[in-house]
Amino acid sequence: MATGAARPRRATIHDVAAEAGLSRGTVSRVINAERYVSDEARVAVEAAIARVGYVRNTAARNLKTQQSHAIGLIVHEPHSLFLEDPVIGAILLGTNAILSEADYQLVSLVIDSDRDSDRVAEYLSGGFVDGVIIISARSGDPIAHAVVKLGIPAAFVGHPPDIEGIPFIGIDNFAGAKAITERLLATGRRRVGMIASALDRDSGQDRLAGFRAALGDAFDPNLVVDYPLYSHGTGLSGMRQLLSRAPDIDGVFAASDSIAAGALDGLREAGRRVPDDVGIVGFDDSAWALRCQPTLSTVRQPADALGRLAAERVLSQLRGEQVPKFGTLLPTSIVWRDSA
Amino acid sequence: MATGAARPRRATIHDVAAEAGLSRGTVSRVINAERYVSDEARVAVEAAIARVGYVRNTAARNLKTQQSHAIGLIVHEPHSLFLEDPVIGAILLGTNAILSEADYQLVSLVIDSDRDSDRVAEYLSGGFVDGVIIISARSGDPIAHAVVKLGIPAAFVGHPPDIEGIPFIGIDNFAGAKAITERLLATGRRRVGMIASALDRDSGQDRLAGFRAALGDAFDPNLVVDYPLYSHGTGLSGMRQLLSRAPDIDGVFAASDSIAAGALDGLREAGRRVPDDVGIVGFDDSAWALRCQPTLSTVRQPADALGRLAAERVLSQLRGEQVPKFGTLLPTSIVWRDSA
DNA sequence: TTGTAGGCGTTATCAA
DNA sequence: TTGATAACGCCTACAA
Repeated sequence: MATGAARPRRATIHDVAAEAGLSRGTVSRVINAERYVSDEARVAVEAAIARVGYVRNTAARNLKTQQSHAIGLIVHEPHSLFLEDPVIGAILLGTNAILSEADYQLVSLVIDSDRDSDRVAEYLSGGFVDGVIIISARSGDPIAHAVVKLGIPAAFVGHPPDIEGIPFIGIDNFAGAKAITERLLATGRRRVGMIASALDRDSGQDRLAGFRAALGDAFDPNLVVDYPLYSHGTGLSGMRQLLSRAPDIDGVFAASDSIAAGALDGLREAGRRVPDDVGIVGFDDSAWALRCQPTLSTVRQPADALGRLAAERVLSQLRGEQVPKFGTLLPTSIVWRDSA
Repeated sequence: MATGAARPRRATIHDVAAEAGLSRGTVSRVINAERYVSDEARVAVEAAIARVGYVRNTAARNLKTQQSHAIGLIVHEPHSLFLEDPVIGAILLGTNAILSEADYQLVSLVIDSDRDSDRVAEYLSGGFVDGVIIISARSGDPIAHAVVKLGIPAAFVGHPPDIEGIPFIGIDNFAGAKAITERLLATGRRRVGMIASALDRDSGQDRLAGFRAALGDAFDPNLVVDYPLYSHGTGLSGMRQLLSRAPDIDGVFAASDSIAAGALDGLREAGRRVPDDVGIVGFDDSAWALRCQPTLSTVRQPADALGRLAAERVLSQLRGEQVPKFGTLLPTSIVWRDSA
């Protein structure tokens, strides 16, 4: 046993076979729900399993089948994302739900440094996992490339910038941005601006495009500012800039909740009331949304579904099925709170 | 291999032995850093390993040694904690660091429902993990009791309310609360109150005791309010109550950052400036701390160390060493920002 | 110090 | 439909 404290020996197929008065082969067939087992035998085996308290030995099975029955979930940037973003947690939960149904173990691999990155790459090539789900891969990601090279069944959550041939699951940033902007306009706002961000990424571009589509002819490029980072600081600076350009602004779409939180502070320092003077909406429905004062109206990502679908994509590949080598975009929903 | 896409067969000890011109036994001894291996043999084996790209087959090793070389990290309440509390993430990182050094795989087991709880209990009894780290166990926790019953090497992070015989690693809530209150007093505050919480738990009691100790004779029970939950709502209500009891209050120790955030909003609605009129400090150094306006002065938990130590406790037990059956309290530190 | 060989618990192939 | 029997890759006495 694993430790000095003597735990009782676990029952094996051998014990079950003896108990049921059948062969190990038959027991194995029952356990794996194979065909060619008589009902009689099945019942006897199931009873025996219950009596001796049999639990399958994973190591032996893995050794024999040459599979690990484990799927790796690779998460980057723990400090900024894993630790704070509820979206990641929800993805993890969704993934876990699907995988455990299918009798697969989820192994979370956190990448926190270059050393981790190397170690994980080695881990993957060691056959410790049968498949991989990668969250928030970035351009030039070494792990993503290692996965492609090794040919491990994989799926991305979020659109990887420069990888081909691996399915990904993302959200419809365009539709989400368009929908919430329309909702904001429906509250009667006349001068609506946007604090855009990360225009070098799909998510940033698509959110801006959605905003523009919602405004149609009323779109005014002068009311759009953009910054590289989805951050509180971006929101603060962006709001100041917007206010100086258009003091009569009465609505703002922030490209993320963190930006919206910053914008809220910008509005506060300018003495504007939210939502009375200015309505503001965000994107992500992240931890910020509920902590802001007032709470944020925003776009919710179906994070749980993102995780579930990614897991299903990997499992499909494991079954040898064809999976779309392109992406799947999931719809978002609007959460309307107090900020607009 | 795991999938249809044919990946090359992995090299085994057999291949390495052939390549090095030695026996499998010797190769195994080199791999496991055992004694009685000549330098000559070691060098030859290491070269052969590199040449054939050998990676140890975990399943075979686990089968032979009857160990899983995996440690479970059990986290409860994902929605309220795992997903939002950076402390949990840091604990995870610390645990992972120690475990991977010792060649153990960390398996995160998230408990999200009663069904999960049963499944995890079964998982544990299945020998899938050699040891367990349990975060934030609560009174009557079924998993905690299952662990005790199974006799699996384990460690708690945080003080479990009603479990004996398992080491735990916690923080010194008393000292942390005392220190930050003293710091608050040192800024010249004269009327300092506290919004206490969770007085049915050690953490809540100890934080209140620390506050009281710091004030000494100046302690005024009238300036302490308490609520059951560590939450934003608690902070808002608590601050209102404190303001009505003592309009001249100029300092507040909130029992958690979330409470401090609520108190900040309470102060804002009353037109008090922070830190000019009232200084406020929190506890945890959680995600709230940096998102508040102004940012929070608070008590930081050594979350990383918490995780590392818990991992070490479990590894010690695995080695058959005696570990303290009682708790270890780690010191906290103060992070001074803008709210006081 | 090195080599040999048995067996860990499964699954899968082949006969029966 | 069932039973016997090889592996899977590794560790570890024990023998040399």
